[in-house]
Amino acid sequence: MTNAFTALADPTRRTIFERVAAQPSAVGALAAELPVSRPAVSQHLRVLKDAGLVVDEAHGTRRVYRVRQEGLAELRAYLDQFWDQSLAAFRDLAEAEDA
Amino acid sequence: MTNAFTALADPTRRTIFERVAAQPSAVGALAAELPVSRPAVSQHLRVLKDAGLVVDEAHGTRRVYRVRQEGLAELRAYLDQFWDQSLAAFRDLAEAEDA
DNA sequence: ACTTACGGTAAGCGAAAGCTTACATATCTT
DNA sequence: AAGATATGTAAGCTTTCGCTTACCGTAAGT
Repeated sequence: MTNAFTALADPTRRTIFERVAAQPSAVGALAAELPVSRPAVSQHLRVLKDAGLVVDEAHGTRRVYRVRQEGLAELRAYLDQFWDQSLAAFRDLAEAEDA
Repeated sequence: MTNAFTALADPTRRTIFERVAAQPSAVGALAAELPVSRPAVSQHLRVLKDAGLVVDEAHGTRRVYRVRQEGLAELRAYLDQFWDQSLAAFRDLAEAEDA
């Protein structure tokens, strides 16, 4: 799950993820809209898939990729954890300064 | 803001962020707990700062880093956007399959 | 069956990232 | 004022990353 950050770090890969989020798409369709080759897109999708951010489904000879909601949920939960932590730490700090 | 993903992609840097979230800390204190050198920690903190995920405050000769809540908020908002998008796309797909 | 379309994989190359050591800067202490 | 403490910065090296081209497998159409 923590690998999702690595997956979304690259600009091209993030763009691919955005397109897939806007509309589930096949590899070739994505590559046609991007300034990189089709194999590059394929490799990026593999990284996104390994990170649990997308899933693929065979549709004839095409492979349609779509966002995996659970991946997004896990990522958000991870961030929320730090949100709570940092708020608590800030509160502790304020209390310490009062003393 | 989108650079926050790059900032959190590296494992060492993510650990640093976790420590800072748990408790605002100075550079040396962080480096003492990590398997990398102090300059490395300093460089990582610079990346996190540029990404808007942490802020630093001078405390004497030390520099205390803490989480920047706004950075986390922006990151979560970005993810929520995809959450909504992918749900809508999924709904559209289901409707299309009915037809 | 043969051809065409679509996509994953391997090899290799240039750019970028992360680390270390060495050096520079600023603040606190005595 | 001088030394000590704490941190940022520069240079260089090694590894990783993203890209391309070439190749292979699989499913559909004729």
